[in-house]
Amino acid sequence: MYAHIAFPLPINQTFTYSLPEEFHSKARLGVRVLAPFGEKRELEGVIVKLTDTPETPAHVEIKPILDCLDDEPFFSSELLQLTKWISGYYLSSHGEALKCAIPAGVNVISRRKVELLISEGQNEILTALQKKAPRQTQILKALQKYGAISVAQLKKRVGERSFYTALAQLESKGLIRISSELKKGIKPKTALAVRLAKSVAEIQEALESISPRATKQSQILKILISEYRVGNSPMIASELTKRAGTNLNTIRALGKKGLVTCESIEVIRDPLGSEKFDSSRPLTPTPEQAYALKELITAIEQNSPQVFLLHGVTGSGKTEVYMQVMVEVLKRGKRAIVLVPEIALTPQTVARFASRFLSRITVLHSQLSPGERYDQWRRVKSGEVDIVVGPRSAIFAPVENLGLIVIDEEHETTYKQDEPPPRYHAREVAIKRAELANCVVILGSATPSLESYYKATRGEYRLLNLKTRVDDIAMPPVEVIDMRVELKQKNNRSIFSERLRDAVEERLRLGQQVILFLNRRGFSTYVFCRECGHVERCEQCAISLTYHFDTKLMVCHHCNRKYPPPKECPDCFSPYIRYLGLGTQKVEMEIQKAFPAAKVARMDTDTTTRKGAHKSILEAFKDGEFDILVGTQMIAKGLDFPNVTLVGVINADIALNLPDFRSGERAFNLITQVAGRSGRSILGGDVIVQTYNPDHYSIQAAQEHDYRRFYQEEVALRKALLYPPFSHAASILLRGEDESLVIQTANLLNEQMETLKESNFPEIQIRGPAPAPLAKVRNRYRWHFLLRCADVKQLQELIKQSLKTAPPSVNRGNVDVLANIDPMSVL
DNA sequence: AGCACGCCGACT
DNA sequence: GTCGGCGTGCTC
Repeated sequence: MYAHIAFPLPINQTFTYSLPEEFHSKARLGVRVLAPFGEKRELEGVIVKLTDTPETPAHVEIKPILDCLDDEPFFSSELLQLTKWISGYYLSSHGEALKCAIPAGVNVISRRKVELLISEGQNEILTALQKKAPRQTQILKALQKYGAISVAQLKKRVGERSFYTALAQLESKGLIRISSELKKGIKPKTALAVRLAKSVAEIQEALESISPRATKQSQILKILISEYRVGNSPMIASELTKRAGTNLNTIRALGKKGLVTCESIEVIRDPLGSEKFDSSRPLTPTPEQAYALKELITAIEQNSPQVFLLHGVTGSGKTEVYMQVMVEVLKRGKRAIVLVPEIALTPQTVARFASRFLSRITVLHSQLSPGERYDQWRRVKSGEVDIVVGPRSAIFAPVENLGLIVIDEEHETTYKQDEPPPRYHAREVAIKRAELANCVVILGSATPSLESYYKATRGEYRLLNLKTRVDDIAMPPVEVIDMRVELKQKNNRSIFSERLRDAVEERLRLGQQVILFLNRRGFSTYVFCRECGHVERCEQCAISLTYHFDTKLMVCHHCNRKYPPPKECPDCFSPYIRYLGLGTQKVEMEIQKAFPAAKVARMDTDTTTRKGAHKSILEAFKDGEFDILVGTQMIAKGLDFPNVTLVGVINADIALNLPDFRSGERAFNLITQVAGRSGRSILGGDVIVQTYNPDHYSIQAAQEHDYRRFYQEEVALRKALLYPPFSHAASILLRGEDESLVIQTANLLNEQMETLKESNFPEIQIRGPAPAPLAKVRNRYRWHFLLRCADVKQLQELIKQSLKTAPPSVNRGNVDVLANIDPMSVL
């Protein structure tokens, strides 16, 4: 028997190993194995194929696998197929896709240990080596000092440079030994459990003969008898000793007498903490909800892999629909996965689901330790839970008999994974999984992505509308402040309009709270007219142009076309045409300056990287320790502060003018989200949005809470320029420390792609190479391409073929090449 | 990826 | 001989 193994390497290829007799019964598809790889590596991989013959070219030597890591397949055939699909679609290896479906905490960590082999005459050898090979001496000295340590640790101690060469030389001289040792990942948590060793009658008999001085022993036996259940289920020893007010010795003594038996059992670490939830009752559905429910239940009964888009404003009761559908799913003996954006995995959401489904649910928060994650994974795998709630990675939960997948806030960009490949979108993976499992998908959003809404209008998805809010509260009014007027008529050059300043002061006077949004990302300085709001855009790509101070030119970050900046506004001929790149430091200073008496809290990635900082700032704000909370979009979600009666967006234009074809959609989502969050209490709430583009459809539609209007304007634009959903996009990012090398590689790749395009893929549009909008990140220069094509397969094929010499994300001469299919952002 | 191998110029 | 810095190629 031969096993074909996929390893978590960036090479899309399986490797064939022979299976020693002892593994024949365990080795099945989806089982993880340990295998020798190369000369000194042992890797964990997954069996993706089993054959009777090796099927390899004659010259390759076939090694046996070292170990099977699972007794039962870790991956079901459904998940094997799903990960395979991901690797094909998103251009990763199958192994990488499999790796990202393994929860943190279950990996076997392979480690190599180094030990010194010489004990006598060490110093002589050292002095002899000292002059000739200082590096080797250094390593020996380190080993003398630290004893036997792992290779990785040793490398850290003595530094990386030519480390392995030196180490290999030492080994060949017989001065050191390098051996493999395995360290298992986290194990299930166990506890000592006790049960009666004999029948109750026999124990009662034994109680009589127990020494009257052994009160604790008889007490324990009495507790065990009183707790005796059918099947003689064991009790946790620590609980037992606590109740009897004694310690383990008592139990051991009983064990010696043969009255109780002890064993180690697995205990589950509780992901919901010690909190207890009251079970909540379903609410009576509104007519709209009832209709949606009826449609959904019909589809579930048909086992059809149908996708529904549930479009409902905030407060329209989407969550209630999810939960009631889930009840129907459970009734039919099926299970569900609910994906929520990471930010929504807050105790409130958790509580909401947990209170309805109690013990049949698990929530995979980001705060779970690897051990807890592993426990929950096992609970799911064993069929103990029916509902899994989690972030994008929860789409890989080992749920069998899947009846429903819910994706809440379907438009959220966090569903797209960017950094470790595969760069998958959980929504697309969910739809694929539903196809494999024949189950229903619900995409829920107040502001659906253009892609999803477009598919819904075309009948590919079923559209379900929730137009009214459950409590019938009107959406809060959004006031749009025209910053052009502020400048022209009031000569107000500050970042605050008079209206916003007055409104903030009023709230401060009333002891109420204010949230101010400022979109960070001052990196892109766009050129705009302060009198009429006109923004300079690329003729070809329609994205806003970025002004470069060094060359004094405006550059399109999609196609790299350069334009001289105009002396006056081409629309209104005003000379007040300026470059806008808002320094955020300055904004914060201005806020303090404008409201010196106010206590201002700031929340952004800088202040929240510390673990728990996010929560504590929000809590402090909720407790009234601050008057004004300033932050980026990250505070737009999941806020529910009753004392906040004013939300201000300081400059909506920054979102609107990011050099990205989705900027209009981003701005609309931001304002809508902000508006939906304000005025949730009886105090009411105002939303003030400042902009130089009050006529922009994104802002106007958001002001009117009119998704349809936004959609129609945006979709027309996308159609005219062949952006998604009228095409699939793919970006290729090149990055490296040497910019000329990056550009050189980009040009090389461009030639390769152009040739391929001409011969095989004439429909593909290639934009670039152009400097990426974030042209330099962590000392690495970034250039990118944007490709578009109606047919994704052609995009994938072109990229695969052009990167053949350097596969995706492989370091090629100090330049990383990263391909991203359906990117959410091209910054 | 991670590692070997080979080649080079530089230094001792 | 050794060191360090590359590019190249392979892993069943």
